[in-house]
Amino acid sequence: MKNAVIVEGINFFNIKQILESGQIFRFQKINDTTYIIVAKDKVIKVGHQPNSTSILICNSTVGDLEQIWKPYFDLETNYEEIIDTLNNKDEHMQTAIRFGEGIRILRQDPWEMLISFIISQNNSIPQIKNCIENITRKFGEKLENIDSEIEFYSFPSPEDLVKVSEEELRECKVGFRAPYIMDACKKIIEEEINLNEIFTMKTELARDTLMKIKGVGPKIADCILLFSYGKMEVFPTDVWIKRVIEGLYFEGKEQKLRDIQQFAKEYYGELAGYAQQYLFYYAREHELFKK
DNA sequence: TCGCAGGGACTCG
DNA sequence: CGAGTCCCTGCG
Repeated sequence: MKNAVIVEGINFFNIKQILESGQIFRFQKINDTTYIIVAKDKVIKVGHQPNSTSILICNSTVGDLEQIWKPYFDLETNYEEIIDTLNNKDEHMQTAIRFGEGIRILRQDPWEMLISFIISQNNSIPQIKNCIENITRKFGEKLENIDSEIEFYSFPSPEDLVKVSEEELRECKVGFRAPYIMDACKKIIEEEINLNEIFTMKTELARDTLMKIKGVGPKIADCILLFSYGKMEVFPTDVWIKRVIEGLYFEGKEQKLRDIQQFAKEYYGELAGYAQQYLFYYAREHELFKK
C-alpha cells in the first residue's frame, strides 16, 4: 500500500470500538482490524490490532497525519486521565469502560455531522448509512481511490446542496427529513448560522444556535456538539442511553429528559460526553435495557 | 411473508 | 406538557 504511515505509542485506541460506537456513519469494515474511513475529503484505510500501540494509516502522508489525522482521532487527548476519573464513579462505569476502553471521540466535520444527525432521527443505523451514501453519490465528487474495488464520494457542501430540490433529496430516501436538510442549507448559505462561530461559543448558546435549524432538537444538537465541536460536557440522550441511566441509577423508573440531563451534568461533569460513549457502546453491544 | 419499530422532533390539543 | 405523526426499510 502506497503512502502508509505508522503512529506509535498510542494506548486506549481500538478502531472497531471507535467506529462502532455510533459516532460515525461513513466507514466500511474490511475485517476486525481493518477499516476504510471517508473523512476530510480523503479515503484512508486504518489497520490496528487490539492491544497494539501502533496504528497503520494507508493513503496518508506524515504531514496529513500531523495536521489531519491526529486531531481527527483525538490522539492528543490523555484518555488515561479521563478513564481514571470515570472509573472512580462506580462499578457500572468501570464495567462499561473495561469493555470499550479503546473508544475515542472523533472530531468530525460539523456540516457533515449536522446533516447526518438530522437524518438519524427516528431512523435505523443501516438506513442512516444508506441515506448518507446516496447523498454523497448523487451530489458529491468522486474521491481518489485507494483500491479500485469501492468508489467513495465527498460529502457535498452547503453550496452544493442548497441547489437541490426536495424531490431530489427524497430520492436519497431521507423521507420527511428532506425539508429539514433544506432548512439547514438555507440557514448556512444565508449566514443566519455560521458553523465556524459555534466553535467559540459556550455550550448553551452553541446548542440553542444549532436548534434554530428545523429538525434539530436537543439530542441531535448534542451529538453535533460532541462529535465535531469537542464540547465534551454534553450528554446526547437518546432512547437507549435514557433507558441505561434509568436502569442503572433510577431503579428502572422512567425519568424526564431534563432529569437525565441534570443527572449527567452533576454526576459526570465535563466528562459527560465520554461517559455517554462508554455506556452507550457497552449497553448496545450487550443489548442491555432493550425495550 | 408482512407488519413493525427504529439513536427524534414537530405540531397540535 | 402529552400524544400522534412522519419516509423508509431491515429485521423478526
